[in-house]
Parts: sequence; C-alpha cells; structure tokens
Amino acid sequence: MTSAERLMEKGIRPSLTRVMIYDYLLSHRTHPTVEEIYKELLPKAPTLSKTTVYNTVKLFSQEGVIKMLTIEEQQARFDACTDHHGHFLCNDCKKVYDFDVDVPCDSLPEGFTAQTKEIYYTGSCKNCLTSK
Amino acid sequence: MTSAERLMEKGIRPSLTRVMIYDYLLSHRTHPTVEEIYKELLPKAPTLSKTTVYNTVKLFSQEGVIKMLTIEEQQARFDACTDHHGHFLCNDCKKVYDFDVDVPCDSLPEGFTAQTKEIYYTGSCKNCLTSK
DNA sequence: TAATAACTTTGTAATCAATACATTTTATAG
DNA sequence: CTATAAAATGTATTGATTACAAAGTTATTA
Repeated sequence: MTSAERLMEKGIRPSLTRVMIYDYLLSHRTHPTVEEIYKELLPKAPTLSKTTVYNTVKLFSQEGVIKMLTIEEQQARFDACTDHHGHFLCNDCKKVYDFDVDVPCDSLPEGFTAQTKEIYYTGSCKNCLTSK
Repeated sequence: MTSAERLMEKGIRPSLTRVMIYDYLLSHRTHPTVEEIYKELLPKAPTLSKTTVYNTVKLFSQEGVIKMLTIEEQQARFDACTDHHGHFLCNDCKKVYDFDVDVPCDSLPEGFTAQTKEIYYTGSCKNCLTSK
C-alpha cells in the first residue's frame, strides 16, 4: 500500500505536501521535531511553510496516522510507526530511541477509555555512557 | 518523616519556600502546573515569584523528590508521588488521573540505563464520557 | 559580633514552540 | 468557466520556560 493510500484510508486527502511529510516520517524514524521536518524538506519544497508542517502533523496525529511524542518538555516529536513500542530519551544527547516493551497490565478506572498509550523512559544511552 | 526531612535526605536545603511548595504538592495530588502552584500559594506568600516556582520544581525533579509529567504538550505538570503508577490525561476536561499499572517488561538495548519510566494514556474520563 | 561567602529568591527581559488568523493558492463540483 | 471548498502560506501573537542580574537570606569563619 502506498503512503497516499494509507492517508486516504484515514480520510485524509493525500495532497503533495501531505504525502511528502508522511513519506519523510516513514523514512526517517528518528522522531523528528517540526523544526527538523521543515528544515529537511525545505530544499525540496522551497515554498513550504512551517505552519503547514504544524497543521499536517497535527492532522496526522488526530487521525492516528502518526504518533505525537511529548517525551520532551520543550517540543513535540513525531513517529510514523504506530505499532506499540516504547521511547527512550537520552538526557545527554537528546536522541529518542525505540525499544520493545510489552503492553502493560493496567487497571484503568471504570468508565475510562484510552485512545493512546505511551511508555516513556529517560536516562543515558549506550553511546553517552561509554564516552564518559 | 516531615517534608523538610525528606528534602534534606535528597540533599536539598529545606527553605521555607521549598517546604511550602513541596507541601502543596504533597497535599494536592491533582498534578498541578507551575501556574497553578503559583496562583494557589500567592495569597499565603505574596512575595513569591513564578521563577522561584520554576526553579524549585526543576530542582525537585532533578533530585527525584517529585516527578515532572510531560503528558501534555503545552505545559509540564508535577506529582509529589514518586511511586510507580500510570497517568491518564482526559482530552476533554484536561484532568490528569492516576491509575495502577504494572511495571512493564521491557528489553532496553544493551548498555542503556533508565532513570525514569513513565506511562501515559490519553482518552476520555468517565465524567466526560457520561455527560455526552 | 562582624565580615565574608554561599545560597536563595526575585523581577524583568528574552527565547522559542505553538497557534490564530487572514490571505493566497490549489483542487473540486456544478 | 465559475463558484465553492480545501489546502497552504506568512505574519503576528500567545504563553510556557529560561537567562540573567540584582536583592535578600542564611551559613561560615575570623
């Protein structure tokens, strides 16, 4: 299935801009920020507006096409992989890593319905620990 | 153990301001923001500065006295309970609820060391679901 | 006790991610 | 082709957070 088809599946009209942003996220699993997405795409799309990137990732998140990560206080990050997995933020190099984690056993209060479930760890990654 | 003693245990000098902020967090388990802490304490401490609240919750978080929650994009929230539990953000009323959840089984990459482990759910709480 | 140093608190100014909004551009339908 | 809706853009604004310097407070040492 193409990325455009996947957007349509979620009721999102696959404009050129949207497909470009979605493709970027699909091929760059580094959990980029809006700023990073914008800067990377600007050479290919010189008329791109940062507001458009904001609008688009918000739309994608709301429709469940991508995940918004609030693991960092300062700015949101985005992940095109919506399968269940954990995110690890290194406090030193500020990179966000994926890791495998089981869906946790929870006891949500009666009547509560969850739409998203995120697992965030913070600490130090291997690179930063060994280079000390 | 008093709250002042608990601060000293973590190497934090228990000034009046710090104890006041810590006590507020201990007695208000609503995961308040800096703004909320500041507004609530201002009547009791008219010379309190918002910067001080920022400095203090940052210090507390760094020393592990409290937890900083980044579950919301816009602003950080703070929790004096450092025991393992999950946090549920209602997208409608924006309240953050505690819930019980097991420590998840993870397979962190070799050499990674976690300092904090947070579990964030978002969705709709009972009140908001029933009032629709 | 006085003098000094270290720490804490404060207030203003600056930063910067995110949003609001009006305008322009592009796509779709009649 | 025209009208309408949707998407993209750019500027201005908001608002949480931080930087920084000054003022205040507490601890230390002579």
